[in-house]
Amino acid sequence: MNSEYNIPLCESNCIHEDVVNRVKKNLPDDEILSEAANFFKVFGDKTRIKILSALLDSEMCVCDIACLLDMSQSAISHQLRVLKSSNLVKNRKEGKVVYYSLEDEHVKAILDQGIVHIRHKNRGE
Amino acid sequence: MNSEYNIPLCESNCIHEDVVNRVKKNLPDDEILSEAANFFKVFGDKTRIKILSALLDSEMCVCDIACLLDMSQSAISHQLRVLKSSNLVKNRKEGKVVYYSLEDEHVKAILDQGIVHIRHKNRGE
DNA sequence: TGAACATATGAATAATTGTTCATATATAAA
DNA sequence: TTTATATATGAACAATTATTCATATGTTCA
Repeated sequence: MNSEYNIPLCESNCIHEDVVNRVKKNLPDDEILSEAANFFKVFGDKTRIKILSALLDSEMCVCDIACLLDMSQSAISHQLRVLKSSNLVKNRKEGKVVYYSLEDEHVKAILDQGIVHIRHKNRGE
Repeated sequence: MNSEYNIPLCESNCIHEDVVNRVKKNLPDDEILSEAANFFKVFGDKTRIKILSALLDSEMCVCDIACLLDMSQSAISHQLRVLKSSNLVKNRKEGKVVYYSLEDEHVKAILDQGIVHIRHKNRGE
């Protein structure tokens, strides 16, 4: 936007400057909000949600998870890496088998909140 | 996977069948988990998180939000549509100005939980 | 040591998603 | 009724992300 001349934004005066300024002051740091978005992004994938839900029940090895979700070992392994780098799961190795389990005690709380929202929304339909 | 012959999954017997079966029984419906993933996906974008955070403070018109986030009116409008169709925001029209505000009383709870997780994670580093 | 197996990973491809651009719609004001 | 302005939207493009495929690593067992 405002590509050519780098005009100050919102040349129009449709703006409620007071509101914008106040909100801007109260808005959390850009950094925090980015991290929050990235955090939720991890939950925003069907495969990962399923993995997390499964691990809520029991620790599982990679092969078990692939079998459970009817997906390739490779796909699961890649997604577990995403979950691990977000500190949502941890793993332990037993021989050649690697068992994954939930790292974070409030994964359940977060998942539940999502489900509550859906129930709430569906009820309203 | 198993593309050519449609072999039953997990031909290998690395599997702990008992675990898989139990977990499968307890796993919420595929439908629910998909909806949950889609719900979290909405929070998984920096722009949308910022919009939600801003609306936590005050209702705002489209133009205000665009100005606040230094983004085009069009981009904001598209994202508001996503938020609206997920029942996270509602709007009211006053003349040609459309004001958006939070629809859902637990948007804040969800955002907070994300931020708590980040703080927790960062503290651990 | 060699064969079998569980998992991990890089690169390529497929799929999805966000932003931009051009333009439409709707309202207000001149 | 013309003009200006706020918002919405379809299509194209850009960017990101998930999965697959081929293969590497590391472990067990013969």
